[in-house]
Amino acid sequence: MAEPAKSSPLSELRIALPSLPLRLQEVGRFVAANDYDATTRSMRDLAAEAGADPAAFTRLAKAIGYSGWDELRAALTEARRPSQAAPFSARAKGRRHGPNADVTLITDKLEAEAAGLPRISAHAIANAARSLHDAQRIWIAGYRSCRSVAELLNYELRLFRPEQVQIVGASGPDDLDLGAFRPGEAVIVIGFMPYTNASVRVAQAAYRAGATLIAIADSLAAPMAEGADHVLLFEAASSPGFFPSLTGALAIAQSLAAVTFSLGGAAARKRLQDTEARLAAASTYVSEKG
Amino acid sequence: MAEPAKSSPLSELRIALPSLPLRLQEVGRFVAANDYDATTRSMRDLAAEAGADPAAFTRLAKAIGYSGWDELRAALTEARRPSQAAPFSARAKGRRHGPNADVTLITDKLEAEAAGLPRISAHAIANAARSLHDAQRIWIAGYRSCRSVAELLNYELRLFRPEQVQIVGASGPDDLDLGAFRPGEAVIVIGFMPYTNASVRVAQAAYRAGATLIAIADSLAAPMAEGADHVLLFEAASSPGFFPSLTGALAIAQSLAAVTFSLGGAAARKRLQDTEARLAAASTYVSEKG
DNA sequence: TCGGCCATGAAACATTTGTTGCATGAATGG
DNA sequence: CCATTCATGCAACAAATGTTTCATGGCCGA
Repeated sequence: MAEPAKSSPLSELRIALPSLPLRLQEVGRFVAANDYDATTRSMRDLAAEAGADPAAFTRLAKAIGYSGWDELRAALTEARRPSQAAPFSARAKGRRHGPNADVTLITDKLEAEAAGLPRISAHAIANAARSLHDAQRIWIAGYRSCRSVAELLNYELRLFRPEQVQIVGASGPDDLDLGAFRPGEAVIVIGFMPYTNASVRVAQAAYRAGATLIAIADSLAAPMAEGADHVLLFEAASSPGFFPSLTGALAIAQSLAAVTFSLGGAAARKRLQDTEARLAAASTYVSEKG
Repeated sequence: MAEPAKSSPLSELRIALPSLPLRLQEVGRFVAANDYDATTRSMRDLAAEAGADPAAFTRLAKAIGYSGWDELRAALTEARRPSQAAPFSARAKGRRHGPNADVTLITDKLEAEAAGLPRISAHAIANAARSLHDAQRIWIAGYRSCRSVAELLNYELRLFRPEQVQIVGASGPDDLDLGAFRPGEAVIVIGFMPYTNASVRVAQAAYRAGATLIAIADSLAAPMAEGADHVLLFEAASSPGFFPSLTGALAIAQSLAAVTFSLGGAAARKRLQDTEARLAAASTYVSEKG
């Protein structure tokens, strides 16, 4: 008899289900319907909730070809494991060559990035913006590719809070600024894997100084997220391609600036108007010929 | 220090981490980085993999306010429970005013930006990338908020073509570089309304010099698009808020770099590897082992 | 109706789990 | 410099886990 493809333990279970004793069917259906609990809670616990005997779970596992409940649960656990690899990497690898390969690459990239944006937590950004609003001074740090995000944030915030915002290391070696952090100030650190040592140092200095630390990172486990008061997550690896995507980080930065401006109220608006007037007077912009 | 929101056990862990003993920090990071295994495998098992004492896990849990490892794991398990699907639910919910107006602002902004990304023309980017691939030298210009996009592009392109890419004005006043443009070279100008005079001057200089001009702009009528060989459009004003959005421009820049790299083939890959090896040797990055 | 079979629940089992007491060694403060 | 605290690994502990055994009861064929 041909073994059905062992695609997932859940499907094996489903296939074997009809040929099982009545009680084991019950238990089997319970497992299928609560597979998350099956992987996390204990056998006895499940038995109590399912109103069945603990032994039934062991028997169920053996009935569908496992050595015991432990092995079945291990299989379920592995099946449930969050995508360890980027789901797009396969697509990127298998992408066909030819004149349209590049177009496909771009489209995939843009799609993935567009899908990632709504996953950003608006609440976390709003809370972080409140911290920025209260901060007496705002430091911004980002290295290598994240430098671009840091500079945009610096630019936008300085439009309405010019003398309270600055990039770490803007006026000398970074190390000089690290000692300048004070409680009541906010430090924003942007980074993703692989993390630069410099960014981690900034985060640690901010923490030690008692300043409010805001991390814009790709993971809660990021070094600069340790001890951070706010962590704003984006998906750097979500898009296919060779470099991680900064689109999410940039979107966060822009939202952060927008909300902080919004919180600033009339005062912020006035500062922004002043700045614009000054730029116009210096004829920075092309005059509108319409 | 103000008590931050105890949203998830991972956040509590992250916040408490820096104030913990050294060994506890180690296991704490391990838990944060492997939270799925933390919920499914046994404490001793984790200890073996983390190379730590099993007791450290119990102590870690107690150190951050739990009665023991069991309780911490239960919290992690609940936080991971899939039932809370629907990051989109926030979008569907009716928008309230008041303290949550900021959240509304952010979600609207992100939605609009996500919607704008797929409108970018992949073909135009692919064609522009081919021009970049053929160019003997690449100049990049962006001013004010567009400076951040310019620098990202500069950074990514230099990863695999270090001595052929540079920002206009990087080594002196912009005007000096304007005279250096040559046929066979490419000049990328990034800008949106209101357009800065400097960016328009760069575009005009590139045109007069016979260099390939690539404009990343918000409109075909943009001054830097006049005479451009390639115009890559993004929607700067598509999102609500006070500042125009650069997300689209950044996405274009990243795609441009990715495709150019792709066209570079084996040679580009080798250069990138060299660069990465050099960075690793300089221990720029935090070592991966946790 | 009887006898074998199997499903089923309860209890006993060995193992593994999370926890805690203790000794050691390093760091800290007077 | 010593006294003290504290972090840390080891080992023993009690509790909980998954498994197995056993007795029971229902089912079907002879």
